[in-house]
Amino acid sequence: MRYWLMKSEPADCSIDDLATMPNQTVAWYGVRNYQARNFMRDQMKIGDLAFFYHSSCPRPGIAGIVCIASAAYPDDTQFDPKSRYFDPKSSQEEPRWLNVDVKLVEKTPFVDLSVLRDTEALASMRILQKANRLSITPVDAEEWRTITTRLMKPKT
DNA sequence: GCCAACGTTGGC
DNA sequence: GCCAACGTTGGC
Repeated sequence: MRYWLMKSEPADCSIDDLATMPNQTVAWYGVRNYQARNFMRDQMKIGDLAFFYHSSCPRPGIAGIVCIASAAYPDDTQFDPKSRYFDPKSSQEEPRWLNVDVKLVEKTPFVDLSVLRDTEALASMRILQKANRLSITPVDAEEWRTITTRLMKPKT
């Protein structure tokens, strides 16, 4: 099994929004980048774990943990002319964009981006590299362990 | 709102 | 297949 980091804009879907969804599950729609799509299509497996990351917001950082709850399937929003994610070049016959379902595992103590940056063991994390724009990135097991065991400890 | 970095598009 | 122009991302 693999680990991931998935970005969401909290104005769109925050960790608290996810918690109120039926079955605490949501389709990770709106990915319009081939590399991120291919991660979902080729490498994600049901049961993989991912950090739920808040981006493009006043306080960027990791807000919780989700698990991958489905295989990749066509993203409905690409067919909807009213959606901001509509893609006129896609078709039902040959869908261009996919999504997976993710399910909340837990809301964790918030780990600020600045804290991630200050953690030497995470220096090579994708999310911390300059101009990282991928909305889905792999996280290696060592990085996962550093974050969950060292940075998510509730303050005492 | 700025701007750097990167992906995509389309003319040639 | 090159590459300039353009759009988008996302932290600050």
